[in-house]
Amino acid sequence: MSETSKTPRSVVGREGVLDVAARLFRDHGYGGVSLRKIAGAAGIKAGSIYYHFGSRDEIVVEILDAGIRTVHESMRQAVAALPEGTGAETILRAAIGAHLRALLDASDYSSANVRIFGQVPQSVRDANLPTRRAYEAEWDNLLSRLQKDGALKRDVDIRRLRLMLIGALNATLEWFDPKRGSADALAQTYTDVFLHGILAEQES
Amino acid sequence: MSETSKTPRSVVGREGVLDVAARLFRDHGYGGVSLRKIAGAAGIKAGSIYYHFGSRDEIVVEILDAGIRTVHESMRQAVAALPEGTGAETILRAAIGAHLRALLDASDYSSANVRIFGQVPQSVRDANLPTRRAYEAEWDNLLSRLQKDGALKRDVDIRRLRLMLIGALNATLEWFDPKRGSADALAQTYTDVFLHGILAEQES
DNA sequence: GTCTATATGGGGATAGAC
DNA sequence: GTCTATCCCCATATAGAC
Repeated sequence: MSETSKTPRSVVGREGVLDVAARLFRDHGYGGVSLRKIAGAAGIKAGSIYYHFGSRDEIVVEILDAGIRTVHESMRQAVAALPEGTGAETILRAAIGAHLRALLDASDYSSANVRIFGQVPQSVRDANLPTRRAYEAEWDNLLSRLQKDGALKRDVDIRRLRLMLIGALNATLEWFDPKRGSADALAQTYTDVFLHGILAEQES
Repeated sequence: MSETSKTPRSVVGREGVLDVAARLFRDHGYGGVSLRKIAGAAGIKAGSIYYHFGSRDEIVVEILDAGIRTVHESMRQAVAALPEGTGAETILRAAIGAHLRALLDASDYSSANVRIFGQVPQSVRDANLPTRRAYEAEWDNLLSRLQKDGALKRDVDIRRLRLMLIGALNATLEWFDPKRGSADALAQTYTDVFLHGILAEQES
């Protein structure tokens, strides 16, 4: 190692600040986290933050972007890993499971995103928009393809379906408790409901 | 009229303050609304608020409670108005429709509740809990009854089903746009998906 | 019931030492 | 790369006049 072995006594550096900030924003919301609190959790002083970032909202935008990218990548890979000719039900199960696991298990960034997006000022929302749009397009492409193949009912608007689906999945963050069941089990239940409904039998 | 005809130049009084506060909280979130802004929108000065309320959070608690009560009452009446022996599908359609209309069309209080509940301090959340629990129990009772009658699949946990359902309905607040379709139409689509799923045909 | 004035505290951000 | 010190603004809340 050409570098001297450094054992950072604090969680310093740009990345460390982002990590603790993501967790704090997820736990306490946009308005509940000050630069002083972020600095305190990272083991530095508030003024030092400005060496790494130009403003508080610059931190927030980076966290929002990283959160979406994490879920997007997770979902994209889960679907891409399936063999050719996989059925619609299996594809949707993979996509929903990946989204939910990334949100509930894997990443402080993705959960922070869902938690605070509705609380941030318009300028921050706008900065996050391109990244969001890309993920939304991924879902729209998937759902359109399945609908064109005849796997999905024809009378559902794709955009509305995507909004309903992602909205429902993200809402689980508010009540999901790992002590009551895994994210995987929840994904199973959710997929069952969305694909087949909750009625016991069909009506004419 | 024994009272002199008063044409309040400002939206004053306890109720007026609550009305404008509910709208502001819905539009800008918990952290985005100060007493000065509430007072400004109501046409009075910030200090005057304390004649009606003991603190900012006291206003918030009242708005949260009123929001739940509105949706609860709307849903309860919609179900109670159905004749004896109504089928499960019609009952659920009425309940979901009532919840969604109250949330999206009718009340600034109910939308404010959904919007800011996740942002308020724990003490405020606790104060709102009993009212929430009562509405949750209303849904659990309805769903349990339908499941016992054999109308719903047996393998779904009622609590989880209720969390998924209400969470999904409330999530529509983030993207619903009346210019793209009525709350009624959205309720139709949502009920269809939840009751029957989105797959075009059953798999063995 | 609403006003003005003010106490008190915390926030984001900047400057310059180390 | 982090510190200390500080500027300036805005927040909640209180006190007392009208």
